[in-house]
Amino acid sequence: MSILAELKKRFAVPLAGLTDATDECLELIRQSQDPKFGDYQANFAMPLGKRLGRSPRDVAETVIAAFELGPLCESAEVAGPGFVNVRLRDAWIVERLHAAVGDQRLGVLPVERPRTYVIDYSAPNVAKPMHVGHIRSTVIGASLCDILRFLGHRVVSDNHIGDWGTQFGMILYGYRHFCDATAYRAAPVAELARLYRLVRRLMDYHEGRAKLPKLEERLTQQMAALEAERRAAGSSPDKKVQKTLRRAESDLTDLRGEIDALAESLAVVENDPVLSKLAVEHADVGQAVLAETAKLHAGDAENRRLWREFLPACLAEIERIYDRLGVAFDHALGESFYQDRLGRVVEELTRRGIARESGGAMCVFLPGHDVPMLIRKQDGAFLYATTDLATVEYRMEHFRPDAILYVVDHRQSMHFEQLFATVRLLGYTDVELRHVSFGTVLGSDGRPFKTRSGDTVGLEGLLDEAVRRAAEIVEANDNAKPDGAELSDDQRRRIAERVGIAALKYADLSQNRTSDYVFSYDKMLAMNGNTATYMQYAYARVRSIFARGGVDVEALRKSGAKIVLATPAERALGLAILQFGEALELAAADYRPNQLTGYLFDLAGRYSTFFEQCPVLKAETQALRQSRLLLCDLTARVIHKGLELLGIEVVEKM
RNA sequence: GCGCCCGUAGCUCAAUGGAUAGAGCAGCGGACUUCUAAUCCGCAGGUUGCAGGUUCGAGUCCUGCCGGGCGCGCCA
Repeated sequence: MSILAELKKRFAVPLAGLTDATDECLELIRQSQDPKFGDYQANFAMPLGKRLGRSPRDVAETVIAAFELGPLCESAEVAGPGFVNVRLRDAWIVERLHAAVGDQRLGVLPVERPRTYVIDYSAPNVAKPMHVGHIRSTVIGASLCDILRFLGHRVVSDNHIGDWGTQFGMILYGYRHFCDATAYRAAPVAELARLYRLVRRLMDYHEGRAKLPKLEERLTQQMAALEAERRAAGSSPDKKVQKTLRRAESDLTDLRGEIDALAESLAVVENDPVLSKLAVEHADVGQAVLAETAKLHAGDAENRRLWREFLPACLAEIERIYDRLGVAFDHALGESFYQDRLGRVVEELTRRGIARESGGAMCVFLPGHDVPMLIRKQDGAFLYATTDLATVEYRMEHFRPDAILYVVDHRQSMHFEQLFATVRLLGYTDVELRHVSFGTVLGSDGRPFKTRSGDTVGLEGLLDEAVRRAAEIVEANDNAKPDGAELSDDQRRRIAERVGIAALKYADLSQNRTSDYVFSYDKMLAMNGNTATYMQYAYARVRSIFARGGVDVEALRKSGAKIVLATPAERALGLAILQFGEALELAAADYRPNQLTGYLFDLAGRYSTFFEQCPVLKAETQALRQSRLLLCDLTARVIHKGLELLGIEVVEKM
């Protein structure tokens, strides 16, 4: 049982005599924010005093009088307006630490009521190279799986791969018209990716050509409108009009920027002799791609054959990246898996009056939404939402989940609102449906992270660059060691791979997932601050004590040596070790891995303080040495496990 | 125009409605005959965008405004 749970149990007794809202009060017990207030604080006396018409301090005193300190608490005192500050007994902390020494789970008990979670994350499109946008979903999703699983829940991870969309129409078209047979035989995925990019480019070009005059027309209109408004406003417009004018000016600037960017990208194609020729020859590429996609969906034998030919190689390519990231899934049921269910979904929604025809399409109209959710297009094709509905039905039937988590970009929040509302209409009322949304990865300019030429950043290139930079740091550090370098080239390479990828993952996980964050190699690989590198370094330093001292860890754990909390640094470290489970519960409660990174950073900080102040191998007595080694070992194990649950590997030396 | 999200130290970010809003970077000042200085200790840095409201208590909840991002019927 966690310290918090233990305290709640004890506080429940005196509270039961005072109020019916015991649970509510117990929720107000938490770790103290400032150590000077003790270890834990209970904040229930203030609301309770209000409710009972008594002074909060009086209520707090009453509770404390009936509160059993037991072996757990050293003291419980009223402070300030009515806070109850609790200090734990050192002996009790020590006892729990001893229990953790012999426990694989480090004292973290599985939850009493396990739930079944389906977690939908990563979801790349095959045949389309993975890019920076996929990292957050993949990393956050994988971590949530591991955390929830470790807490004792049943977790079904499912990669909802995009293997049936327009991108296949694009590579089918590309394959028919532009395929380099030699290149395809040598490296099919690379050639397919090239075809995808080429067709994408041609489509963008023609879409841009069609769009440009419309934008220019809009610009003319807006300029005229602004001019008219200016005249109407006169020489001294009031505040509201000023604001409207400013906004219109800003819109105008944006529009000009959009037009310039578009014109520039069109010029790039037109100035390229090869591309411009292709663009002319393939003027109907957009239509043709949709036709290829439609043929695939309709069961055209040749397109199906090609799809089956392309798919394995594309999946293998994605798998290769997952291997490098250390990510795996229980299922990878892609969009294609649900194809034969889509007609039935639309039929059912129509039959039950949930969907109706509008403008030739089948739509679900929902309260609070101006636009409907489309489940079948005019031309009869199904959409994203249709597949998602079929997927929910399948998951409900096969996994019987208590919760389905979608780890997806926040830009899709409206889609999920509509999807979830529709699922409720279908009668699935007691499953938790949760869009675990996250923000955009930005470049240092505060704009979505792009390469200098404006392309999206490939995921693989991102990993390579992080590893390359990590290698430089590992080399420099090894060379600077007091006793000289100790790592072989091969060791350095392996460490750099782990350090680089860890940095990338941790940078993502340590951020509150809902906000956008600015991507920076320098920051993610920094040795100070809340980074993977710092955590891995802390781990390596602990482990090096054991290496240096020639300590047999297994023997130490079994030795029955006693832990002594001789200094504040040791006590603070010991207490933090026992709070691992509470950090995991916090991370699971709102699906926020940054609660765990924050905890680990705090733990590492306490270890650093301990490391500075408390000699381990040179401790004054043998008993103290053993005690401190045990604390070191526990710290290392918590960091190891914590990072593992974040999908991050440690290194013994760095 | 409508909807969702965001606004916290110079910068990048934390803070389950609780006490004096915390870290890291950058700045300043200390600590290496070292159990890894990739570190540690300290100083300075804030009207939490603005104005109201709810509450015993608001960065957090509500309303309005200002500023920014994203989305808004036949893509996913």
